Amino acid sequence: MGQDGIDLETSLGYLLKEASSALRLAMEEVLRPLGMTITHYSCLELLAQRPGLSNSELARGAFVTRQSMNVLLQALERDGYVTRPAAPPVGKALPTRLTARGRRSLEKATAAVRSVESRMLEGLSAGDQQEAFRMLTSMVRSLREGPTPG
Amino acid sequence: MGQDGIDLETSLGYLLKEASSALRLAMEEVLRPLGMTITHYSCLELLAQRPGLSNSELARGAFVTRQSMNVLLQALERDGYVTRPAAPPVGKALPTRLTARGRRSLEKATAAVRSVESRMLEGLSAGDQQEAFRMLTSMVRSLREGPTPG
DNA sequence: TGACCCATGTCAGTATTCTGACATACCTTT
DNA sequence: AAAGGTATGTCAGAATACTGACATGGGTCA
Repeated sequence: MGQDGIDLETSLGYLLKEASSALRLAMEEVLRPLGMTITHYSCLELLAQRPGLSNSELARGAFVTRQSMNVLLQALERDGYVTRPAAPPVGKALPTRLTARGRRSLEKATAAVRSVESRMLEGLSAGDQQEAFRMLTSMVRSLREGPTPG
Repeated sequence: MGQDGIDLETSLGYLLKEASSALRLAMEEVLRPLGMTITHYSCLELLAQRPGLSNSELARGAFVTRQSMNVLLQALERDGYVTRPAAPPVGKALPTRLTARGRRSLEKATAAVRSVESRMLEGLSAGDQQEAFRMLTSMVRSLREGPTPG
């Protein structure tokens, strides 16, 4: 006889998805007026902190496939937010950089996203936030380790 | 002069997205062999716990639009996993219920998802998990409250 | 009763992401 | 040097979710 289902009222997995969904919605809400999607913003923010990231690296950082990021990068390049060299300096990877326009566009978005993150954390103490960081990091590590062989 | 960007290495928002992404990937991995997507599974799990949920209620519970859930429900109904009355008993909402086939299909998926959730939490004590629940709940509530007027 | 508002189900079109596939470049090993 | 393995960029097609729109049912209030 099969076990009962997963109790969604107490499941941390479900709650994690709920929190992520709420964050996504809040971010979309503030980024929409700026004509920016979350992936779009993530890409610019990654490039601001680590100039020269390749398409594949940006994809991993934004949690999408490199194919999806490639589509986005081509649009961003066409519209003058980022630049890539015509030929790869080494290997196949094309290092991407923000243009002045890209940096300007990112400034407003960063402010908007910062306000959302502040709101998200307003009920948590500094100690709480440290604990939350530790636990989420542990979850990510466990999930990436793959199924336990035993 | 604009402020600097958001430090992704220490941002709880980014980490939340990372954890959610890792969970999504792990769930997709175990559900794929069963021919099931996450939304598909979520729908069945919701119906197992709260029989008679309407399309819109299922959509909210699975964090998708009611249009997306409607497409899924039509497929599930066509394939015999759920049933809906031909006419709404009251209002326009059609209460949905699992069939025996739907319940059987859910059993395997629940076991698979349970193993993923266990793995995710294996580094956290019971107290940790309670704290994580409290913090995530706080984040969801704060995000849904909308921007602080002040 | 009638006007209004809100929630629901549904259709259609659009957008975004994903999977599959291929060629290329680097690295390691033999 | 040659072969195998891994990573990358890119194209094409499929799957999935979303936005917009419309009609209907139920409730509230004047």
